[in-house]
Amino acid sequence: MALRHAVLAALLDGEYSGYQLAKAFDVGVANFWHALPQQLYVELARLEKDGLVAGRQVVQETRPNKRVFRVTEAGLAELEQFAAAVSKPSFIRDDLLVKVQAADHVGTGPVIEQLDERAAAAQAKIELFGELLRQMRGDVDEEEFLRRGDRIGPYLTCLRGLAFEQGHRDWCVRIADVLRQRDAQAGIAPAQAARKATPLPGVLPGRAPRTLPRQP
Amino acid sequence: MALRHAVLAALLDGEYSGYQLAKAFDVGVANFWHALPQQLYVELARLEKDGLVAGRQVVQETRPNKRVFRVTEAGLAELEQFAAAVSKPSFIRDDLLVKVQAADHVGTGPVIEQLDERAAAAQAKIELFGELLRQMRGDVDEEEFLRRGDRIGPYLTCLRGLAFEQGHRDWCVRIADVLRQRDAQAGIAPAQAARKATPLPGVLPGRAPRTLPRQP
DNA sequence: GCACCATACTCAAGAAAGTGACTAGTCACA
DNA sequence: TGTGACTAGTCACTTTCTTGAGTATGGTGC
Repeated sequence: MALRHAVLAALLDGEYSGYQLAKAFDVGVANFWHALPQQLYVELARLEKDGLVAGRQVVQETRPNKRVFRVTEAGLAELEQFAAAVSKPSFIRDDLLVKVQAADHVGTGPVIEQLDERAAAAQAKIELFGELLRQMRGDVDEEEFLRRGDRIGPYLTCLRGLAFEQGHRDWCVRIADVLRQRDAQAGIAPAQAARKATPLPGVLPGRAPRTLPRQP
Repeated sequence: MALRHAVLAALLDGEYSGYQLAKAFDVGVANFWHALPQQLYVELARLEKDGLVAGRQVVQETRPNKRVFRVTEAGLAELEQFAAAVSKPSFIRDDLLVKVQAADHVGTGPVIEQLDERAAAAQAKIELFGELLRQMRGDVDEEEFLRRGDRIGPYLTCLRGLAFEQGHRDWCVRIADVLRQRDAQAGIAPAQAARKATPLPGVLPGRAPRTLPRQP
């Protein structure tokens, strides 16, 4: 269970409120873990109860008062232990990829539209992450920063986020193009009916036989 | 809820047993959705009950009998509807990235080791996906296959899987190197104590002030 | 003959995540 | 004054996922 560890890791840079954490873990910006606000508040309460974080109230003037949290020594020890344990493998669960998997059998108009939207969202993240990276390293050259910076963890995960979004944008753009071209060809020739053939039986003409991958 | 849709999409190529699906959705090979065997069997039963897939028993001689499933017209309609609906945004939840986020504060030995292992696993997937892509397109050139192939959905998602693993391998290799070099420098100079400083208070010397990203 | 592996599948329970609300205070604007 | 946005947080319930088992058949190797 790594939400607790993700929260601890995010708190390593100082003191943050639940609301600030919620913004950091928002789906639009999170690059190492995503979590919803209610999850975060519940987790903070648990972490505090377990002594892994310490909270204090901050009285504010024009905003509601807030509680901020920092990692304790016990929290640090927990992270140390987590870091030394075996990591779970990562994997993808993505609606849009399911739709692309089914693209030969469904109307591609909405899928293409969603690919375009996803590419645009990825582009926005790319720009955001680029700016965050600049803020983190300041005037320092990246290689120098990675060699000598005091705190590079967030920079490294941001690099992964950036690379992920770049790959994703490129794929979306390419696949939208592929599908658009196929649609254009289908408009020219009545290949559309053949393409929407019932999936029975499995082996379609002209196609290499589908073999499910053997387990590595 | 996309597990049902992921299963429907995977069944579009013919008839498959629960066991075959389980292999396709295994964490080591799945590139659009991951699911565990028990999930898949339960989902197949539900889908069958709902009329979205049809099952039949296959009597085998040297292996246990099995049930295989195919998508029905109602299942196809369900996929059509799903494809036209709004997709949920995708995001990452990765233990190893949490560990990298915390890398400045924990022992990096195990993290580096895990990065190396992840890079090797990614490399294996890259080779596997490369081979799968070759099998799918046969002797046809990729561009030609994408233009004219009868069933390209699995090819397109495999392309995403490949790109993802390539980016991930490259990142792992690079970050392991960065951390190794920092450790080597730390071995020379007693910067290690400073690097393990308590995270209180937030602003560490020489580092640009950390600002959590504003919501886009 | 037993252990292991592959094929083929099932069950129970708990943990984690998601959905869909909700509360309260302050500020800006029409 | 009402509305919307932002800050700051909470609750109840449902759904999904994970954990940790388990069953059965047949083949192979020691």
